[in-house]
Amino acid sequence: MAVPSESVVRAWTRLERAHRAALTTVESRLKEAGFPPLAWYDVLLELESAGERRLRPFELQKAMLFTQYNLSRLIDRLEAQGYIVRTASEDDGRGQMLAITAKGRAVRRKIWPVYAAAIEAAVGTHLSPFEARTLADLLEKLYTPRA
Amino acid sequence: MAVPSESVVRAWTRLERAHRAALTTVESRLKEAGFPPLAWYDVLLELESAGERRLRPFELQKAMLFTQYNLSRLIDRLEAQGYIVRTASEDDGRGQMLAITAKGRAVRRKIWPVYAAAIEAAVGTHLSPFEARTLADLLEKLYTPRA
DNA sequence: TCCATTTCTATGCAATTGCATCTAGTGCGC
DNA sequence: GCGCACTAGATGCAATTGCATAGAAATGGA
Repeated sequence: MAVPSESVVRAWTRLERAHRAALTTVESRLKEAGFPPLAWYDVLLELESAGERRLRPFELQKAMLFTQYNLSRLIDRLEAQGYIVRTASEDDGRGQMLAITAKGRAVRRKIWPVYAAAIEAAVGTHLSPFEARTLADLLEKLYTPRA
Repeated sequence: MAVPSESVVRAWTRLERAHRAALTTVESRLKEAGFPPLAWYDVLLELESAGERRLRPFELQKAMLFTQYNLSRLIDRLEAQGYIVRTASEDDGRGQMLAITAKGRAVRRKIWPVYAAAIEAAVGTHLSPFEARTLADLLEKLYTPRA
């Protein structure tokens, strides 16, 4: 039961605050523009990046750190909107394969400018280029197994 | 509509991932130990730190970046458990003053060891002392108005 | 092969969150 | 001291999340 140092506690507290602040900015800009929540974009992007190689839900889950049940329902909603399609997996009877549709690609592309501007407002304007790189590097360490 | 640099986008993406990873660790450890969610602790700590000077809900809201309606209900729950008390504000007929109770202080104290260990696991073990300080400094910039 | 265990995904139900709006007070300009 | 915009906080209702568990298929032994 190791005790965290003062600066570790500060880092954690500020991670919460910073995340909440940035997320609020991003979500509210998306909403203002009439777009769905951020998570929709993230899934669409992930599927689009995967290209030909379709993804399984559990792969998405691992990559994006979503909970299983939330992802399951998010997929429902995305499918209901026609942004993605589910097809049964051939080699695993339990599973399914996910693919983005043309409609999904189109909406992702339309969202990007608004999302990009929000990211710039929430993060970019607060940091120098060097700071942004440093921050990205440090944050990565938090969710990758330590050496 | 400024476009964010590549590293700003990466910083944002990793902020999401890192936050989700750390939060999951922390919340699940609290739950395992039979404690209420993190937000409860945060409010109790804030009220305890305020000491004599009682806080108004809107002050908490600003400090912790909660939404108004969520905080309102969180206060309901904390009061229902007897961890805090609401009293009408003397100088503002609309408002109220919040104070932590002895019971609230006791539970906060009991939670801390578990919470501390979770912070160490989620953050401390991934960073050197220097990295932790750097991360804390950079994150702070994200929610303070830029110079 | 058979059984036990694990993996993958879905879902009923309760709790929480988000949204819009409401009430009550405050404070300012006139 | 009136009217009006604004602030503090609560709340009904819908959507989402969390939790526990189900069910179905794969996997790994004995």
